[in-house]
Amino acid sequence: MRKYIDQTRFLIAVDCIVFGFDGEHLKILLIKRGFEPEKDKWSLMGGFVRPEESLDGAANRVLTQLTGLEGVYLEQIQAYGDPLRDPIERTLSVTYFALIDIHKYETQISDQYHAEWFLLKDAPELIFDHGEMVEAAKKKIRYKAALHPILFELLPKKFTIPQLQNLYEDVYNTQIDNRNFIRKLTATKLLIKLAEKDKSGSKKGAFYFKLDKKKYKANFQAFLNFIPNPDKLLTV
Amino acid sequence: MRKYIDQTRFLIAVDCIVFGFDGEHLKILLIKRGFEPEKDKWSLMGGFVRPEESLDGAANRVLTQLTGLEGVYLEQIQAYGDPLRDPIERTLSVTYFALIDIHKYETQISDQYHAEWFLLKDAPELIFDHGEMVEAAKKKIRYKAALHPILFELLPKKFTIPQLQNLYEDVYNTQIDNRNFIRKLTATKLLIKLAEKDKSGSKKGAFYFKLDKKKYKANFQAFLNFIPNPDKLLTV
DNA sequence: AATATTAATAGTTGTTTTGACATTTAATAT
DNA sequence: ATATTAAATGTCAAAACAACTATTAATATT
Repeated sequence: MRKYIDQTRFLIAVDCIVFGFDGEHLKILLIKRGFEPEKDKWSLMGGFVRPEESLDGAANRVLTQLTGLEGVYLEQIQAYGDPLRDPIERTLSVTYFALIDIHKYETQISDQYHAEWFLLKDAPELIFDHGEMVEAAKKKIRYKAALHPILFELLPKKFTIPQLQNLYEDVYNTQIDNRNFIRKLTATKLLIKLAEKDKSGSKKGAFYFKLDKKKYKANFQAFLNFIPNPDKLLTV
Repeated sequence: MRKYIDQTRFLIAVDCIVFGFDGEHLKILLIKRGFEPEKDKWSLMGGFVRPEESLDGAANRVLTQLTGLEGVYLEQIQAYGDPLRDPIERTLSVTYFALIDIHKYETQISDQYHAEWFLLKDAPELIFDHGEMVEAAKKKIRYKAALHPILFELLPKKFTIPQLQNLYEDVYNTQIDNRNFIRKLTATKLLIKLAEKDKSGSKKGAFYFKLDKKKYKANFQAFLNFIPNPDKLLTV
């Protein structure tokens, strides 16, 4: 199957930036690298692409290995191709970010990889260019979440408004007025209020909500600015 | 330099989606493929990544080969990794879009590649998954241009407001009210009015403008929506 | 029974942004 | 002098927005 002659072939890897949310803060899942070089240093979860799998396939495989989860929200970020980025051998890495419900993860076991959740703020130094990759991933979810409702992917099926607001506040490192927040939220019509309350966080308790999946999928597009009515246009 | 054992290596290519603007419509630069398979079919300009160059380096090299231009606006879009996307041999392709001033190009010669500008609307069918790549590139520039002033990269140093408006109208396939357009444009403070006029398009002539480069670079970030004052936040 | 705590709601206000809309002006050709 | 053509300009009302005050709800603590 080698038919293009005189060309060099390279290793191709995928690396996953896995985000979770504990109700208070954004977290990232890291593993202790199990082999040399940089053995026992913290690293993203990754793996080499195999001959018969696509990039998305490889990313999903790696993620399932690490978390036991399937059907996770996963999105390609970009390819890193500096010739020297891996000191052992030139390897192209395609990064993905994953948004998972951290509670689903906790029931899984992955001691095998020495995986650990870190607060995004005080994550340890990472091998190779993984630190740079994480920075790019943070930028990307900020960018995307400002226009699309992806952050719901980090929450459990049932969640409360204060949780959701904490999430937005943590992602954007800001304080949000909760009346204005609720007003905008209501306008999206994406939430369905449940009868049940979460009483763990307060005496009064906060009502649980769930996503209206249909509207979530239908309204995943959003509006933009320079252009009048850009939301109409972007879906074209 | 092969040290990761038992792993498969792959060809890596870059493919460039080159956009230009003729004053009326968005155009795309395509080439006639010079070798089998699919010889003489229309294709994106691409090339294999060499051992010592980065992805960006490869994309720039390919682009310079095709256009003679250097320092062009070039941005990575995404990696395509379907195992069967190239029938000859599995090849990963990393796509880039380029925005060039079509007039700078026209002085160049690239008969060697049988390159040709096509109106985006009636571009021919392309080989492999290149058609899909072009669609993704169109989406990406629409998305990005709604938030960032990248479309200026398509214009010559001196340009007129009607040209600029044509460009936006063509990219978004819409009509824009020209008073509102100018108002928003003025608000960006990105333009500097010149004394000279372009009289080719009308009797009255339209004033030329140029970009305020400093402000262009400084204000490349933009605003978003769900979050109050998101422009402040995104630059953090 | 009073108090403290967090969630939830109502709604006001002033500002900014938006979309819709029609006329005048400048340069040239006739 | 007049006609022609595209460029340039201003106003208004509605909507969206951020900032803010006040109150009610439900419970646990004392």
